[in-house]
Amino acid sequence: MSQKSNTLTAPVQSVQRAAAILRSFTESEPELGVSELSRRLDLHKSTVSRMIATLQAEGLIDQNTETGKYRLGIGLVSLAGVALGRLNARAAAQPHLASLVTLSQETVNVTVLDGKECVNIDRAASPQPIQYIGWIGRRSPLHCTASGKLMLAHMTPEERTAVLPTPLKQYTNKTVTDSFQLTRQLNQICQQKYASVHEEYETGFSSLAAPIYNHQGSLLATISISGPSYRLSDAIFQEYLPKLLDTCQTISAELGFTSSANQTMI
Amino acid sequence: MSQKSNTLTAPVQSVQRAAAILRSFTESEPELGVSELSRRLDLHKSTVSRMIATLQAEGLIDQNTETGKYRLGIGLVSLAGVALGRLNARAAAQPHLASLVTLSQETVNVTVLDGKECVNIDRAASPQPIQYIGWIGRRSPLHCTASGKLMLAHMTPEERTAVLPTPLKQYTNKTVTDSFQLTRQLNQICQQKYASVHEEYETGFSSLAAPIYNHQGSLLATISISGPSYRLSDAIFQEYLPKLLDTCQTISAELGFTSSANQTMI
DNA sequence: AAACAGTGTTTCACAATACGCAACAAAAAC
DNA sequence: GTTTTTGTTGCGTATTGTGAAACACTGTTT
Repeated sequence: MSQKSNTLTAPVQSVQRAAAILRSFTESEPELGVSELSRRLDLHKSTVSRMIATLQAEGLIDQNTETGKYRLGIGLVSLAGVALGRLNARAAAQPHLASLVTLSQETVNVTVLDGKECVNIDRAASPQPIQYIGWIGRRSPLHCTASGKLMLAHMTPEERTAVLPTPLKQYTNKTVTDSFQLTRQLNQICQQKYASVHEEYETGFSSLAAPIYNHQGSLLATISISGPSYRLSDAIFQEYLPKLLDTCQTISAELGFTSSANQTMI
Repeated sequence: MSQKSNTLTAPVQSVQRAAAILRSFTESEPELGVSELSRRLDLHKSTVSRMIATLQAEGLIDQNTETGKYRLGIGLVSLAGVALGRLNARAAAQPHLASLVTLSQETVNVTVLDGKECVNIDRAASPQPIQYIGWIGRRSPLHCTASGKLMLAHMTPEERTAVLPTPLKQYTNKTVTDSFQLTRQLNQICQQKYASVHEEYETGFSSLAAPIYNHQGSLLATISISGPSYRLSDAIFQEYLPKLLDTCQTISAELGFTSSANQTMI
């Protein structure tokens, strides 16, 4: 759980830089040139050029032959496949996603905690036209999403302060930025064992999340139902909730979680 | 040392090694320790340890708290999400996959060429129990799969020899290992604009693949229908073929491919 | 045309950086 | 209990990666 005292050792600079280069490519800017990267990361062109040549040879970056710019390579997809393969929460959840979509007609996401964010590791898309929320690998903040709040609710106060930014970033006018108010909400989420959020991250979008536990009773992942707020009132959430909780319990049971085991929700 | 290798630009050794470490983790061995990696890659423990610490700090590797071993991190999933996002073939194909599953009741994969292999970039799973073929990111050889042969068929002879191994590796007793016979097959595939393979890669599995072209008429991706051979005879393939070809044409059209454009199949 | 402002790649001398060694804790095997 | 294997850390060395500048190239401007 808690990280051991690390990074006192000298990290490998070139690898850090290579990772920084990879992370520079985003959904909104999927293609970048050497000079552009050099400027952003404050590295010399020559350094970036060599680095990119290496990453390209390794298949982690490739070049758009039309524009000459660079972009992330398919090699990363293969690595991600391995990374996802070891997540048994994903495998266990997969077969149950479709029925949740059928029930709600909304997009269903499976999410895990990674560092200070939550990350989608699987999804089943809504059949409705307005539905584009989250792709696999997309990261979201913890303090203003249903999945994130559910994860926070399972943490100790120390862990919470370690992962939460100060101040809490305001994404919409409904985002909770007061830490005391957030704590109150988390306490409530502890008791009800699910979380719902309306428009705290993106205006017009709501979601409802429930927990998946492993055999030790610790939180492995969450499943959330997300969609446009006008379709997802609290009343509707109450309608979906039993099925969602039931599904999550089934999955947890498949992973060896026995509800008799003392679940430590702080 | 003093010799300047004129082959290519000097690569960054640490980054090469980091990539090698990442690539050491596979589906069959998703967790490895420092000493194990050290032995395989012929690097000193200390080097691997520092490297892993760095990769861990960057989120590309994380540690199983139970076993103490290391495994690929979720950060890779996020990078892969970006890598996949730029593949418009994937986005264009996605909405059409479900109907192909409905028709065939088999698993449908979208595949692109990367280096000397083809890689799955999307899939829709068969509802049937026996169906587990390929996950996103899985790599397959070119000379004994339907998608791979289709890609080879679109290459010049020079390109083919560049990507094909010598000798052609034999996976099953049906694998074509004679390069002349393979060339004959590829010529035929050129004409018919699709490829089918029975048990050349894995015994008991067959697949049928058709091409997706971009606006320039070059091959972007393939869509394949795959499943157990006892369900997938050539006769059945002929039944699925019109719909598959039609789907691929529709997707190609969405990507700006006009069938009037001279398609250069070698 | 020539001059210019962008690219990205390459050369080369320097020293910072990553490395190998070895000693270290710490757990696992015997 | 000992022995073996593990992963992390300090340190001196020189291998390795780096920055500055020059290079080649493309497209735009005068």
